[in-house]
Amino acid sequence: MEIREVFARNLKAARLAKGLSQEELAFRADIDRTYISSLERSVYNASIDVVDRLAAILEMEASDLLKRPPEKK
Amino acid sequence: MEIREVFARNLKAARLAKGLSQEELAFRADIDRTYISSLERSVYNASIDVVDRLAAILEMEASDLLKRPPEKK
DNA sequence: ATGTGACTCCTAGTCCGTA
DNA sequence: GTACGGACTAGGAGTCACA
Repeated sequence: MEIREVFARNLKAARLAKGLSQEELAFRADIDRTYISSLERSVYNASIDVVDRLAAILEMEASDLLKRPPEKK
Repeated sequence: MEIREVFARNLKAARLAKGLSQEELAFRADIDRTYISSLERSVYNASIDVVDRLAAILEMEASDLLKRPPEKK
């Protein structure tokens, strides 16, 4: 599983857990709405500063957004 | 503290802990040698797939390379 | 409120060299 | 073995229109 998929899932999950829309998250992180959409669809390999900015809004560590789900074998 | 500095420190520490040179790490991760050097000097915001590839060689999670050091106030 | 294509712009990332 | 520079290419950053 590619890391950007891991990030995409974690981002979406964290966003929903906060009850935020893509629009609101985008607004608060000062990132374009459609770019958030792209990230959640695993279109890009985000750079670590974008990860960090989003993590800040979601009140978590950048490292948390990259955590892989427990092994599925 | 910028996330790329956090990454730079963690990367260097992990690399030295493994007893690898920048050259060897670069070779194994299939990344340019001079780019590793740049990353350890906080020149760039690496993309998450680079972080992930390096983490794989260093036998750790990508998220571990982005962990901020405990608060210093 | 979100997905997508078609853009432009800029930096991540490569490859050469030298010290 | 590492830092650093210059010149280059690939792909991420960011916007817009439309469904």
